[in-house]
Amino acid sequence: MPVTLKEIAAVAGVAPNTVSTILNGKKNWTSEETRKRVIEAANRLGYKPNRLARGLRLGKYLTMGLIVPDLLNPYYALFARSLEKVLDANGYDLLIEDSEASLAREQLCLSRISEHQIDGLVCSLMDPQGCSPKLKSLVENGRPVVCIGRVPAELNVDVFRSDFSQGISEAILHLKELGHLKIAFVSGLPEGQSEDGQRFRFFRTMVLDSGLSFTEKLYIRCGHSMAHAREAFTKYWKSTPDTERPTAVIALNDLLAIGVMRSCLDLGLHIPQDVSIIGIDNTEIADNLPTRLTSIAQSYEEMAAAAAHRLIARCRNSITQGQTDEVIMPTRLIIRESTGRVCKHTHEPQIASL
Amino acid sequence: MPVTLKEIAAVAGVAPNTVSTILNGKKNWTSEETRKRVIEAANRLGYKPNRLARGLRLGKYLTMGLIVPDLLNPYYALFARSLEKVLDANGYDLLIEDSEASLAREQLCLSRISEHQIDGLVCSLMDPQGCSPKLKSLVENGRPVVCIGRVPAELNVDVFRSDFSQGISEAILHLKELGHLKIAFVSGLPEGQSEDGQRFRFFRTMVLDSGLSFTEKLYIRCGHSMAHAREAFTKYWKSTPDTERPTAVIALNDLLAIGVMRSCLDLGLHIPQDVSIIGIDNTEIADNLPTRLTSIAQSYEEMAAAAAHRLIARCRNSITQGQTDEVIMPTRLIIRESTGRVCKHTHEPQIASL
DNA sequence: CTGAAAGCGCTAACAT
DNA sequence: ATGTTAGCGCTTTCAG
Repeated sequence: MPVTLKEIAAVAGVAPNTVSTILNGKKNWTSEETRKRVIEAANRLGYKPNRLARGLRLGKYLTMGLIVPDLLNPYYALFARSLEKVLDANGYDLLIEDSEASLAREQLCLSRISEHQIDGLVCSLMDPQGCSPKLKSLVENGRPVVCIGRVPAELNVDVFRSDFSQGISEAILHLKELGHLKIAFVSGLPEGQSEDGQRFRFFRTMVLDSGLSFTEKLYIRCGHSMAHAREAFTKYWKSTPDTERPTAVIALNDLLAIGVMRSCLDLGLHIPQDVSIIGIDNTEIADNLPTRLTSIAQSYEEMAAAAAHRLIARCRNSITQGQTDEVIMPTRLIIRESTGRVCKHTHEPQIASL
Repeated sequence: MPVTLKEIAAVAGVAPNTVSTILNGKKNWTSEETRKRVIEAANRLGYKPNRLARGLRLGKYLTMGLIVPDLLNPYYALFARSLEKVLDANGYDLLIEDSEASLAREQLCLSRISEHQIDGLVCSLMDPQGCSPKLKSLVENGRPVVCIGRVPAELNVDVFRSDFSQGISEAILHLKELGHLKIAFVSGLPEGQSEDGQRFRFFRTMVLDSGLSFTEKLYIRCGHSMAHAREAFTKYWKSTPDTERPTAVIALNDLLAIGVMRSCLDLGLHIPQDVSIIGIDNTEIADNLPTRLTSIAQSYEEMAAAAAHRLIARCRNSITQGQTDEVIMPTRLIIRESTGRVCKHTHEPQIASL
C-alpha cells in the first residue's frame, strides 16, 4: 500500500489538491507554513507519486519508448544510454524494448509500447518498409516518432541516420590502396527477412564505383551474433575455391567483424596479412581487441542526443506537427591494425592492375 | 487520441464493460453474436488497452522492474533478455533501468521504479548494504523483490546468486598448477564506493588458502569499463618493480579482462607466456577473442529464469509472504588460451617452491 | 446475458 | 489561500 496524496493531506490537515500543487511546485501562492507542513509530511511518509494515475489524468506519461534490434550490441546499449541521459535531464523516463532482430518481435514491441501510453518513440526498426500498421497508427494518433537508421516509407516522422556512403567509400579506398581486389561483405539479416540492407547496398555501389569487381559470392549472410558470423565465414571459406576468396572483409557491425576475425584465426589465416577486416560502429571493443579492429565510426552519441531533443520538442508541441526532418550524420573510417597490405600470392594479374 | 473501450462499445452498440469482459476473455457468458461484433469492432478500430488505466484500476501494472549496474556489459544485457523471455511468456512487461555503476543513480532508479508502480523488482545493486530506505520501503509496501548477486542486509527478500568460491578456487588452482605464484585481482569499483566486493573477498581467501601469498599491491582498482582497466593496468605495471609484478591476473569480469589483455599487449607482454588472464562471466566474446579468454562461467540464464519465476509466483501470491529463499548457483572455470604455464624468468626461488 | 455505477490516484477547473 | 468536484480509461460489483 503506497502512500497517496490523500493520506498526506489527512496528516497535514489540508485538501489533496493542495498537496498536489505544493509537491509539483505550481505557483499557486500557498502559505509558507502549510507548504512546510505538507512537504515534511510527504517526506516522512515516503511519498512517491503514482505515475499511472498522473499519466492517466494528464494524458502524458512523461515516458518515452525505445525499440532497438539488439541490446547485446554495445552500439545500441550505448545509444540507449545516451538517449536516456538527455531524457533524464528533461524529466522523462525511458522504456527500452529489444526486438532481438526479429520482425515478429518488433511488432510485439510496438504493441507494448503503445499500450504503455508513452509520449514519444525512438525506434530503429528492421522492417524494410519501416512502416507497419502499428507504427502508422502510433503516428496517426499524434505520438511523436523518431526513426533511427532506416527511412520509413510514406510516413511523416523525423529521421536521424548516418550517411554510410562516406565511411564505406573511405573503407574501400583504404583497402584498394592496400592492394585488395576482392572484398566481401558479411551481413546479419533479421529473422524472416531477406532484403538487402542499406549498408550492403552502399558497399556494393562503392565497390563498383571504385573499379573493383563484385560478385554475389562475395556477399555472406548470417545471423546477428558473433557466433553466427564465425560459423558462416568458416563455412564460406571452406566451400569457396582459393581463386574466389576475398582478401578483405567488411562486416555489418563490429560484433560480426569479431566473429569473422575469430573464424580467420580458426582457419589459420593471419590478420591482416591474409585477410583484412573492417567493422562498422567503432564500439569500444574495436580499440581493445588484441588485434585492434579498423572500423567505420558513427557519431551515435550525438545522434541519440539530437533524437532526444527533437522528441522532447515535439512532445512539448514546440515544433509544427506536419513538418519533419531527415538529419544525416557523417561517418568516418578509423584505421587500426586489422587492415593491411595484401601479402598473399593471388591468382589475379595483380601487377597489371596497379 | 487512441481508441477507448467506450468508443468500441458505441460502435458495437453495447456497454463499455461488456467490451471489457469480452476482450479480456472473462467467462461471463456473452452471446456469441455480440462477442463477434465486439471483437470485430475492436480490431477494426485498432484498439490497444490503456495499461495506465488498467494498472490504476487493478493495482497491478503487469510490469516488472529490473535494475542492473551496466547494460554495456553483455552479461547484464543477456541477463535482461533471459528475464524478459520468461516474463513475456507470463504476460508481464519489463522496465529496465541502468544504474551505470553509480550509487547515486542507483537511488534514482529505485525511485523511478517505484513511481512506475511495477509489480515486482529484480535488482543487482552496487550498494554494499544493498538496503537503502528506498528499497526497504518497496519491500515494506509489499512489492516482491528479488536480489541478484548481493545479499541485502536485514531485508526479507529472495536472493539469487552465484557461488564464486568454486569457480574462483578452480581458477587459482589452475594458475597454481601452471606455476603462478603471484596473482593479481583487477576490480571495477562503483563510483562513490570503496568497499571490497564479494568476488575479491573470495579471491583473497582462496589465494591464501591455496598457500600462495597475497599483498595489497596485487589488488588493482579501476572503473568499470575496458578503458579503465587498460589504463589502470598499464599504470600499475609501469609503477611496479619487476620483482613485485604478478604473472597472472583475475579480473572482476570479462570486459575488464579484455582491457587488461589489451594493456599487456601495449606493454609488449605476451599472453599467456608473460601474463595469464582470467575473466569472470564467460560472455560470448570470451570465446571469440583472437586470444580466447579463460573465464569463470555463471549460469546467468538459469538464474534469470529462476528469478523471473520466483517473482511471478510472488506476485500471484502463491508463495507465503514471510518466507524467503537464497538460491545459490554454481560457477565453473572454462579454460581457454589466455592462461598458460609461467615462462618468464622470475626472481623468486621458483624451483624451491615446486 | 447485459447495463449502470463506483472508484483506483491524481490534477485542473471552479468555488469558497 | 485552500477546499470541492469531476473525470482520465478501465474493471468489478451489483441490478436489471
